[in-house]
Amino acid sequence: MTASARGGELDDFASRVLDAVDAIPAGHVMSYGDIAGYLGAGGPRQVGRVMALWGGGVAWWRVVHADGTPAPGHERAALARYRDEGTPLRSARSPVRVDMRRARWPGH
DNA sequence: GTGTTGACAATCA
DNA sequence: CTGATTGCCAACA
Repeated sequence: MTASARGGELDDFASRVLDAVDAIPAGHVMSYGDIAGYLGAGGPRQVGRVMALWGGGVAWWRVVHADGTPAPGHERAALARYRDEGTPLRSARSPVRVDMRRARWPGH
C-alpha cells in the first residue's frame, strides 16, 4: 500500500522531532535549528511545523529559538516551566530569554 | 509550476 | 528592542 495510507501514526520526521524533544533533560533546551541539525534532516521551519501541530504532546517549552526566546503565545507558560525546572534564564521578565550558553543541550 | 506562508536563523540599520 | 532583508526547507492554494 501507499506510504500515506497509514492512519493514526505520525510522519517519520515528526516522530523523530518529538522523540528528540522528549530526550531533552529538565533544565536544558534545544533550538529549532539544533533539532534539525541533530536529526540531520529538514530545517528549523519544519521542526516548528511539527511542534505547532503535535508539539502539545511533548515538553514544547524546552524548544526555543536560536537566541533563547520561547515559542509565541506560550511565553508566560514557558516562563513558569523554566522557573520550576531551574532552567538558567538571562532575564526573568519580558522578553523571556533562556541562557543558551548553559541551557543548550548538545544532544548527548 | 508559481507564489505565499510559517512555533526559524543570521545580519544590518 | 523593532524592522527589514536574505537564506533555508516544506506545505499549501
